[in-house]
Amino acid sequence: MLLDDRKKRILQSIIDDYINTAEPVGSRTVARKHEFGLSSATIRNEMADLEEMGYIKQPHTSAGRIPSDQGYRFYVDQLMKTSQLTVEEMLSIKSALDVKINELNQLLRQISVAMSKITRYTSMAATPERKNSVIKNIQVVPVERGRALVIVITNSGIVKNSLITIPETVTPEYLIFVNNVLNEKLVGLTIEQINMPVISEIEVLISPSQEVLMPILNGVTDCINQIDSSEVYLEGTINMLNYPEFSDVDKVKDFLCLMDKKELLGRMLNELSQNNGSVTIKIGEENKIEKMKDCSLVTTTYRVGNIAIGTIGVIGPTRMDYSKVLAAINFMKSKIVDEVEKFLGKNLDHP
Amino acid sequence: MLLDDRKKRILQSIIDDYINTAEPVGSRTVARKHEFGLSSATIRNEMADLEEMGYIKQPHTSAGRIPSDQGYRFYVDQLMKTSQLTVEEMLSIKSALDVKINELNQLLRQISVAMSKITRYTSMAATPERKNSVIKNIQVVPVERGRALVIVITNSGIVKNSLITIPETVTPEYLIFVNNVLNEKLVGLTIEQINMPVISEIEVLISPSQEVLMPILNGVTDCINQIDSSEVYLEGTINMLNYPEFSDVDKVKDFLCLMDKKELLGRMLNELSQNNGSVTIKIGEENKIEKMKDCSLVTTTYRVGNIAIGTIGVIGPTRMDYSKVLAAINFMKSKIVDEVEKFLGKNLDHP
DNA sequence: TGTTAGCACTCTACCTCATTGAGTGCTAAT
DNA sequence: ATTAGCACTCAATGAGGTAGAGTGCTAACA
Repeated sequence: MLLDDRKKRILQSIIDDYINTAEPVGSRTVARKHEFGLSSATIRNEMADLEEMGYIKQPHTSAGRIPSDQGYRFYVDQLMKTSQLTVEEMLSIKSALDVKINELNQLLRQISVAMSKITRYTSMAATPERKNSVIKNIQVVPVERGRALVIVITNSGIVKNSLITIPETVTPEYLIFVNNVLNEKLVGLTIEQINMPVISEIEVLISPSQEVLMPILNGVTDCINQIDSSEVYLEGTINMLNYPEFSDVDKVKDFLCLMDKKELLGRMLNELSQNNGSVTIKIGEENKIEKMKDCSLVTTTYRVGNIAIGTIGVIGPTRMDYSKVLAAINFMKSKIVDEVEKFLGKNLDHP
Repeated sequence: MLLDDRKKRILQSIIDDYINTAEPVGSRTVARKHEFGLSSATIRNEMADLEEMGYIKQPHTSAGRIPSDQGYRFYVDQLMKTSQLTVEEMLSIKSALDVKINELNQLLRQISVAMSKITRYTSMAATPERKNSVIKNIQVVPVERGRALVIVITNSGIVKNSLITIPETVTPEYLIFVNNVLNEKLVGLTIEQINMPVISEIEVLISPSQEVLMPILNGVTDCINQIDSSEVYLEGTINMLNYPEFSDVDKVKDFLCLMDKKELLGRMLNELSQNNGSVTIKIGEENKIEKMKDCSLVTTTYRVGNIAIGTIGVIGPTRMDYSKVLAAINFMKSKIVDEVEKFLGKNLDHP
């Protein structure tokens, strides 16, 4: 049986109502609140059909209906009206991003903060794998006798450093020499392209003093590892405590334990990350993680030009206000471009 | 009335028991579990005295007694036996610290992680105000046409950087000149000592090109602000959910909201920070923050030589295992020295 | 004088039972 | 096809009743 227009409207009423109130919706409520010009009995018949088709269900016999995962799916795909953020919400996002950003990851973190504030759900963000980052500059700087700093800078403006210990006999001039060799050999490579043959080449050029080269190479790999390692930010976990879905301490505990598993979340986000800028919605059981079957997750990956900012996800009860979350995610996209350009300086990566 | 020896032992029994079970302790339990050779009736009389003196109280008439804040205070000051960590716990701390540390703040974070794991309470850590950090080295490194990196390194091994935009006309040689001036004028100063007169002096030396100097000075102040800004780390908040004190969702919400106020926590920790390495215990109402009146906070400030690592605090229900927390905090202190020396390189700050 | 057995008393936690009300499904009339 | 009407179901609420833990007090005892 296909959903005729009336059934669709009734289903939409039920879901809209349930998203607002978190209470099972009865036939009388639907008849009253939304002016179908139909009696509750008629609505009741339609609701029975909708239930049979799997779009809604009853918590128990004498309760109203609540949407099933399938119901939400249909709602999200076909019924939902796109909504607009209020002016205040837009300003809130703008001001949240209006802080000096020293690092690209910090921007992602700010996005996450703003997102949890606007949606009132929990927001998570994962930095992308930076294997495609191109090394733009390497510096080996003497700090004092026996200590030096290795600095690696990438095209996406990431700066990482590593403090190393070198023999006290090394002269600044020698460090400059090493510096030049490193730049000559490594600049322009993605960090994925740095492998043994490349390293060997460098070793040959600086061959005499293994004792100097080792710590420096270690410093470089340390920096590269830092660049490549994915971080996960989490904001607004306590927002969830305001929803009746989490009025039970065990539920809260389960949720918070899940949110504590940063690696798991990071992997999940990276799996869901799309390259085409689209938004992915996973509703309830559609999530792979068992403990998330009462939650929905809306994710998208932000990128500006060829710079990946990261993947952001909003997690809330399945009863979440999908429309608003989508509005927030899309509005955010339009705001990010400015910030990235401000950070990188125009044309840095559009040569 | 002073506490005679028997009263002390009974009080200790009650508190020990309550710390373990979280259940009000009755006279019979005290008589049975701890072999005083006294009947429950006698214990009952003593308990009535202890209650009158304010060390214990009854939740309601037909319940046993639970310690009051005053009771805990007496326990902590006079009754508590010092305990030792188990071998597993010690190993756990060691392995938690056994990760490559790139920054001093990262060590503090690891300490906090280990502390929450061992105590099973919530651990917070605040980085100290670094106003006394001495600038050891400043580098201005060209990255590409029109972009440069300002790097500031302190005696405590903190490295901060700031990416800046400079006129494309600036030559590398000129940057080296600026670099030398900055080092000459700023190295050896604490960040507190950097003020307008010093800045002016630099301005005079590099006077011709304001356009170059401004972004560089901004970069330097940006780094200094990063160094000086206090960060707060929080670990193991979900541990609290395992205690019956937090079986109520509202309590959980209150607690988590409090833990979300990082600035507040940071200020609190810094206020409690002692320079002499002693441990401060704040029990229940002794805490200034209203919402913490059901919690106790144990804090100490770690420093190695003249390097401040930070202030760490363990927060738990007033019924916390004070003895264990103290043992963990003290054991940690002994382990930190190694890590700091490993990080800074021996003698870096003991010239 | 300190200790203890005994007892009446108090109060929470828990169980059971009845009531209420929201909502349903079905049937018969329109 | 729609709807009024009605019997039915079930969670939520609240009232009583009971059990058990623990107390304070008293009187007897060493």
